This record gives sequence, C-alpha cells and structure tokens, in this order.
Amino acid sequence: MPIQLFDSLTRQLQPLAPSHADGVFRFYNCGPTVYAPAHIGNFRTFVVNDLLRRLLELEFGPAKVKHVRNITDVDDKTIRRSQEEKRALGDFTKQWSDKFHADCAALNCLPPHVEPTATGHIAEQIDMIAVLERKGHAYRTADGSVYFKVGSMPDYGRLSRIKERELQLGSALSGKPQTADADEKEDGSDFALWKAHKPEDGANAWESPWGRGRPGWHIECSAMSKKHLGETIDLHTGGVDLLFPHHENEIAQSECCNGAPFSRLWYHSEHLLVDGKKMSKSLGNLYTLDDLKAKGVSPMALRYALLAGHPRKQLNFTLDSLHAAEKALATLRAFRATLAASGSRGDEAVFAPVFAALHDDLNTPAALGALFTVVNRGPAGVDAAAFDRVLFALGLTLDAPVAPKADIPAAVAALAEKRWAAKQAKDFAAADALRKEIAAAGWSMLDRKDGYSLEPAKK
RNA sequence: GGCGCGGUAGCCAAGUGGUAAGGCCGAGGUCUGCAAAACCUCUAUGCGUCGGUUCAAUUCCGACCCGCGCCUCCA
Repeated sequence: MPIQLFDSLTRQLQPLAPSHADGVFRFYNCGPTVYAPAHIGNFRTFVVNDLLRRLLELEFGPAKVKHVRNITDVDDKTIRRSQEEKRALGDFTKQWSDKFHADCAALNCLPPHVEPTATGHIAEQIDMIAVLERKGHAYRTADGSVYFKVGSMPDYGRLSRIKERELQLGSALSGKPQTADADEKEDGSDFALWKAHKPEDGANAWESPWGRGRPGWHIECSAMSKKHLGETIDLHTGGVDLLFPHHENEIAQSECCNGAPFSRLWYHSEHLLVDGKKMSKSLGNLYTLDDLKAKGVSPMALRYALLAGHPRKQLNFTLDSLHAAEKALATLRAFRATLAASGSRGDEAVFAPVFAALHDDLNTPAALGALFTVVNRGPAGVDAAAFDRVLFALGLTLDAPVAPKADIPAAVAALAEKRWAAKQAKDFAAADALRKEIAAAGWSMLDRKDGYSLEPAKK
C-alpha cells in the first residue's frame, strides 16, 4: 500500500510518488524562524514531518528521498530581538538554530538532507524577484520595496480558496488595520517580495537592484526550494497556519516565476492546543522542551504524546498525556526486552496493520493501537528486527530512561547500605523500617537480585 | 461575516451501514520476604441533541447546540 496523504490543494487523499526521472522524492518542509526556543506546538509539526521522512525512506529507500527544511534567519522578529540584545543578527540566530537542532535531536528527529537559510540565499531570492518584476507580476514602490501583484495571477488563492472567502462582505479583515506598509501597496492583498531598508533594520540590509533592503518572508521558500529541489517538487509541508498566506504566496511566486507547477502535493499538520486553546504567549500556555524536561519528562515521552493524536486533527496537550506516554513506552521497552531474550523470530506480517495505518494519511493513533494489539498478543511469532523497524518508522527509541540527575545525599546512601545489609541478613523488620526512612527522605529504593538503585521518590 | 475542523468511556484517542481498536487511570490477580518492575483479567448496550433514510446508523441526510483554528509575515 503506497503512502497516501490528504492533499490540501485537491482536498483528497493522494498517493506519494517521485515525479522526477531520477526517482528521488523531493520533500520541502517549512522550518522554524529562529528567534527563541521552539515550543512543543512547533515540534508537533516537526515530529510529524520526521515521521513522514522516515516512512518515505522506508518506502523509496534512503538514497531516494531528499528532505529540505529551511531556517528563517531574517525577519522582523529576529532583527528586533537581536537588536534588543545588541548582538549581530547572525550571532543571534545561530544561538537559536543550535538550540533548535539540539531539541530536534532530543526528539529523535532526523536532520534534513539540506537545511538552507534565508540569509544564505539572498542572491537566489533577488533573482526570482527580478524575474517576477520582468514578467509583470511585481512592482516597486517609491520607497524601494517590491510587491507581488496578486491581481496578475488569475488563479491566485487555489490552496486557501481565498476567492470564496473574499467574495463575502463583512470579513474580519474589514475592521482590521492594515500592516504598516499597506499604503505603499496597490492592493491590500499584494505582499512584499523585497522590503526597503528602514532605520530600525540597522545593519541588516543587502544590496539589490531596488536598493538596500531585505527579502520578504515568502520568497525565501520559493527560492530555496527551487535551488535545492528544482522547480517542481513532490511534497511541501508545514503547519496549517502556513496555508494562508505563506504557502499561497509561495505558489504564486514560484509558478509565476518558473512557469511550472510548484508542488504536486501539499500537506498540513494541525495545531497542538493547550488547555483547549492554541498556544500563545498571551495565554501563557506555551511550553518548550526544556520546560518539560524540568518537570522530569523525557523528550521521547513528548514525541510519543505528539504522535498519539492524528496529525491532521487538533491535539489537546496535557501533562497527563505525557504520563500516559511514559507508561506506554515502558510497556514497549519491556516487550522489546522480552523479544530480545526469547530470540523470537517471525515474519513481518504481524506489523502490516501498523504500516497500513501510517501509510493511510499518517494515522498514528491507529498505528499505535495496532502496535499494542501485537504487543498484547505476546512475543510468540514476533520478529525482533521487524519490531525495531516499526520503532524506526515511529522514531521511538527505547533506551532505558535516564535517571533524573540528582545527587544522592550521603545520609540516604548510608541508609540504603544499611537496609541492603539487613535484607541480606534477612532482618526484614529492620529492612522495612529503613525503607520507610529512605522514603521519608524523599527517595525510593529499588531492589534487584544483585543490588539496588536509588531514585528520587515519585509523587 | 466567510473558510475549515471537531464533539466516542474518569482522561487521551482510532474506527465502521451490521452491532465500539489502543493508551492512561481504576479494580482484582500472579510473581518477587516488603516495595518497585513485569505479566494476567476486568472496565462504553453506547459514540453532542433532535428528526429523517434504511431490514439495520455511532457511521448517510437535515436541523440545532457546544468547542477550536484560519481570515496577510504564527508550526
């Protein structure tokens, strides 16, 4: 069964297949803007895309997938924040892209094959803008900015079906103040390709045929996608919030510039909600990976929790779901240990339902359900290598959880030694009393046949 | 106002025109002196409400109620 995804453009399931003669599947995933630590809502999208990347590799072969994910390292926020910290833009964004990479690694997300940056592709962006201007799809304004002329593209808005939206009166837009540079635009829906330098941009400007300035947001993805994957790609993904205007505008730029279809398929993952609402600073319901680590949550539990909901459905995140995830991972860990011990061999067919679910529009909840159905039947006839292949697809690692780093107080260590000695001497009354003392000190003592370990007591 | 998505057990969450996967929690049990872990068993006559179609609807249709997202630079 081929991998099928719900295509945002045609609004139906479409099978994935490479369209180029070299058989390489071309996959572009909109990456982060690096101005702060990414939050777990951002990571939902990246984890889903990592799952997709893994499935593509399993389907077409590792050498037949080219995964590009950009870093947006110049925009209003990166410029403003770097200036607030009195740091050079590149220095500032490197800090946050490094942090992003570390978090991705913790979540076991494979690095993309190419990770282009906006500032590293200024020339490519200028080239595209120049073509658009030459073809009459763009115009410059008095201040030296360049805008895309939405009216020049007859079928603008296919992806978000903007025409249906704007035919109606009384949209929320009508009551909203337009953006600062709105009066420069010929039409409210035109968008910036090149933004003329403004004093508040500081040193962050590049020379161009239109004078000093910087690229608009959307053009970077069009340029980087074209450079690294070609004019027509097989799949373009991102969060639903990018559907409009970002992806709509990418289509407009790329297709008007290249005269070729941009992406054959569009896939958008839904938002992670917290407390039933989209995460946002103002609501104070925003979590980063570090916030969760501080609560003792393992990144792998977060990955599992993020996969526990259907990617195209809003997922309401709760700390409870992380607990459930930790327990589920423990069950899988125990199952794999049993498999390894029994040297179980079998065919891969038992996991077919798991892959069938994943191939069916990344139905991760159904896939996990199918996985546990196998686990619950027991290890007989289950192939260990096949099980590991499932884990690879899901990107789940089952290393023993790292005990929270906490120094064991000498007093507790001493109590534990005494208790172990009492237990060896079969003085169980004393051993039980010592266990209570250790617990009172906030630790729990876990016995094994050949020794013991100490862990901070769970609440 | 428009566009889109959703309402399934205490919580999370799949799914199907023919009688409800899975995870967590909870209960009982096996095992280990105890504890922990592991393992076993049990846990929705019902799928937002009201109508309709049908031999049969949670699944299709209609109306309604409730929640969420997007509507110009947010994954």
